[in-house]
Amino acid sequence: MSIKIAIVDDMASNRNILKDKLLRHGHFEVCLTASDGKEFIEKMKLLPAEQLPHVTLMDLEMPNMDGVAAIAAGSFLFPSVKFIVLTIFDDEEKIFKAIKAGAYGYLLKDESSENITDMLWQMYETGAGPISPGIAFKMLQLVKNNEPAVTEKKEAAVQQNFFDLTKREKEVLQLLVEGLLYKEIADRFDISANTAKKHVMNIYSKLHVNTRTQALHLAYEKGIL
Amino acid sequence: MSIKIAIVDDMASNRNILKDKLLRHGHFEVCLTASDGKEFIEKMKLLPAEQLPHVTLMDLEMPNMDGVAAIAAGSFLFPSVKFIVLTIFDDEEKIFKAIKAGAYGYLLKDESSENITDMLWQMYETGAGPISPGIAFKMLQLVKNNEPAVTEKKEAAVQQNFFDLTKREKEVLQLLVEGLLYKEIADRFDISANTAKKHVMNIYSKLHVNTRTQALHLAYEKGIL
DNA sequence: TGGCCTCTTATCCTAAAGGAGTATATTTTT
DNA sequence: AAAAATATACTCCTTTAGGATAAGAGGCCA
Repeated sequence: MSIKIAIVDDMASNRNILKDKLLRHGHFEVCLTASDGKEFIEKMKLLPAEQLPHVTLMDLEMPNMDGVAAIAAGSFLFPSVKFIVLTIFDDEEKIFKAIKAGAYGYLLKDESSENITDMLWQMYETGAGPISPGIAFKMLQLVKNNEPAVTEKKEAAVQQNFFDLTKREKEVLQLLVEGLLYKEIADRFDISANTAKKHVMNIYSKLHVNTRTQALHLAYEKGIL
Repeated sequence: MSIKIAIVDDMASNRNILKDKLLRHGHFEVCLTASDGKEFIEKMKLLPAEQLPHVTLMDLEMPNMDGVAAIAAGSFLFPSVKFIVLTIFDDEEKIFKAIKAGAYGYLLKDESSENITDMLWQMYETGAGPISPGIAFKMLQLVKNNEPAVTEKKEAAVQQNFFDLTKREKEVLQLLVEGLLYKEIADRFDISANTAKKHVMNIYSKLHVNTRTQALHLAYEKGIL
């Protein structure tokens, strides 16, 4: 049995090249092509259930209805269809939106055609959506950085007063937070340990604390750092 | 110039096979091996900066100190080192924890050795962390499902494990963060200051730090608190 | 020029933290 | 019941941190 594929791309040449490659592989069958999201949805609605594609390769930037919208609508209307993004864009914004819309995989167009057909075939064998390596790494970073509400606090305070710390004091505070001793701070700035200590004492008095840990706690809580 | 690699795995045979493969490639040099996280951190601390590995391949399930904790501590103590998970586990829980701990890539052991060395080499060329296809797809699902409900629950779980702190140690760490003295911590729990201090020393040894500020910094950075 | 701020250095002293042990009771696990 | 982990408490010792205070060098500004 062959895998039915739909191709959605506004460039006719892209559609044709891709179609050729898929057909040459032998296990794929291209059952639908469209030049934008709107056309894709309309054509899909006319297909009887048994002729629906198993997989849809979706470009992102297209006229009328872009890929993200088409995936959102398509994955709702045709839950059995797996949507794979196939695009030149690799910015986190688009990746995130596409995944949220319901994308099952995300491939970059600079993959070789062989890679693309291979990865699609592997999806059939393993069930895991195909993802280009560079995209995978950006997804890792998305997972890592999805700390909600932290960012706002930081940006808010960063632009503000910093408790009237001088430039030097801010630099010293930064190192203080990293756990350095007076001596080590002094070495970093090429000043004496006494001076480093004096700066720290001045910081304490401005923050109204009297130990490193309190200063650190305050700095983190108020988002100074 | 060759890429310096560290290998951390509790099975000697795994270490040796991997080492062989890496050396055969020609561009890699294995500068450190360890059988668990604790041994790894201790050996790393003895290395001069210019002999630190560029990349560390880290198994996850190990005695003494597991891979996630080792990555958390290691990425804190040695920010220049990229930590790549190399394991047989592919459950979302472990993937998520490892990424949060600071993993730069995530490879499965059922990749062929050629694939592993190839992907490491590609990391050197592109800068993107290597990720096995199956893992990439699970990361996609993590991104897709990161509605607060799922994410926060998992982050909560992360907070509890990480460094194998006991209940008491976590309580003490909490007060440590708030800037309390040994004496004050002792009063809160109605124990002696000596005991409070003992707990703190045990915490340091588990986090592999040796001052309050370092402990605090690590705690904040790795989301223990 | 004189006042103000920042950065710098210093000393003396006390309080607290950190390192390395030892030891014992209490849980928890096996 | 035995073994292991945890919580408790202590000592001796060294290093660091924190408080108070003084003061010179340089920039900036009215």
